[in-house]
Amino acid sequence: MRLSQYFMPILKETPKEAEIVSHRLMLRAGMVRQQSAGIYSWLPLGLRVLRKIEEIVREEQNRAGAIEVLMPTIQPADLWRESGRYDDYGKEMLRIKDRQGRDFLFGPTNEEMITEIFRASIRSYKDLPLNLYHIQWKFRDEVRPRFGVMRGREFLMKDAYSFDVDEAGARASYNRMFVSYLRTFARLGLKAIPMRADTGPIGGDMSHEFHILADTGESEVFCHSDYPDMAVPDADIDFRDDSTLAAIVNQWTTPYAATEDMHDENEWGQVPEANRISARGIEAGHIFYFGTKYSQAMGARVMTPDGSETPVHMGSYGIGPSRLVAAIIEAFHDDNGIIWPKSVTPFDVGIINMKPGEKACDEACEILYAQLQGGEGSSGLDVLYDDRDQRAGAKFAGMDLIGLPTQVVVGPRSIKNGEVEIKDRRTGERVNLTVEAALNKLREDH
RNA sequence: CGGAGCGUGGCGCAGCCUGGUAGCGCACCUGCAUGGGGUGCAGGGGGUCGGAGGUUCGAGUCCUCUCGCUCCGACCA
Repeated sequence: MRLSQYFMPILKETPKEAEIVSHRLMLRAGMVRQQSAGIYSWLPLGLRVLRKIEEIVREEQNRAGAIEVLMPTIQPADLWRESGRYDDYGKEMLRIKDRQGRDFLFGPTNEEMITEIFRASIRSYKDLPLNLYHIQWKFRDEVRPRFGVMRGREFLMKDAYSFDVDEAGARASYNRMFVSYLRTFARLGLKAIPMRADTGPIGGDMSHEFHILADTGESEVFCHSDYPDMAVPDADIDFRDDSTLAAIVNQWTTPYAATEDMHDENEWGQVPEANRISARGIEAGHIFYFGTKYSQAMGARVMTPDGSETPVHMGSYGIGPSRLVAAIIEAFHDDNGIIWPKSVTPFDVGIINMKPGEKACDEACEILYAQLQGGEGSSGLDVLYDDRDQRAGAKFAGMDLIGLPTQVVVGPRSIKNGEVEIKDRRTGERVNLTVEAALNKLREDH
């Protein structure tokens, strides 16, 4: 993408409503624009990051055996009357009437609808386990939206729903999602810690919130210092191997980790003082088992091997990609701006042409730009080429602000020797290389 | 929903107390110069001062109502 032809409205000054760093940087980098309290438009740069996160989430859900569907944002109220939640959900649910005066709502979550889909088609334990997910916009009319997309009213959520014939099966499904989440967050460059969470009326030990430690987190969390360095399963993990998954989950749930709600001073006291981490956390994911709560109320039953009929056991598993954009920025930034992990960067490489119009600079840039992107059908890099006729300082500042991990600087001074400069956004290190050597290095690095 | 605060050009703000021609910085446009970390000079365009009503000869400024937004608390991916 040539910056001169792109839409990336970066701001020099910080809009005053933005309080936390991720919100400030997202506005300044032109990633989003607020349209109303807690409601945002995603501008090109922000959308690219959102899509990358979404794709990683999708790949890891698929790897774990979940199957993608897409349910609507608008749901009929009658479904929610069946489960009893139409009245229970309260003002957080945005209620809408259509032209016939029928009641609808903008979905805050999809348990009812997925249960309806399930009961319409599945009759036998032989079709289980089943895990269906979608990535769709949700609306919760929060009392107090804040912190930009971190707590918006409209937000993108991946929500998966598992169906099993009994609790043992549900536990296996739960473990698959647990491990899938470990992998997902690791791929996003984040260290997420699974914390015991409230299971509500079901009880038991099957609910975890995945928290990212950050000063701006909204929750107070307590965990063992072993967590941040624990090894995450590789991509070749076998998601059909229930016992291996159970062992991993066991390993990841043994050290102490709890949010404020579930915090137990007695157990906490048994953690050696040097190993206690008491910090703020951003809730990036939440998984739980809720048994037959909806299947019972909505008549989602299957036949068991012994010929009896039983309500299906369900769990749900949420990750918020839009919130994760902000969470990643909270975790990766410096005074100059964002520093994207390579897996989610909106562009892999930024090329800065120090002096557009000067032949040697233009030529070197065009070669780099074309070669790095590769030809049609090639899996080349995403490249942002700053070809604008603008003072160099502004270009550097802008490129740092938007946080591309690798920048290539092409200027008259070094191109005289046939060289360009490659800069690492994270370390600030710069090396001079010939155009050819630079191409090779960049291809290798990505 | 309780408490606090803010709405003046795209962004950041001053002006309001004490009513009298709507201002500054950034951004934007034109020209010249400049070119290795938010460039200099000169010229220029853009604002129903959130909205409605009122007081007044006259309202950005005073009064009433209203809408929007932000922050702090209780709730949530």
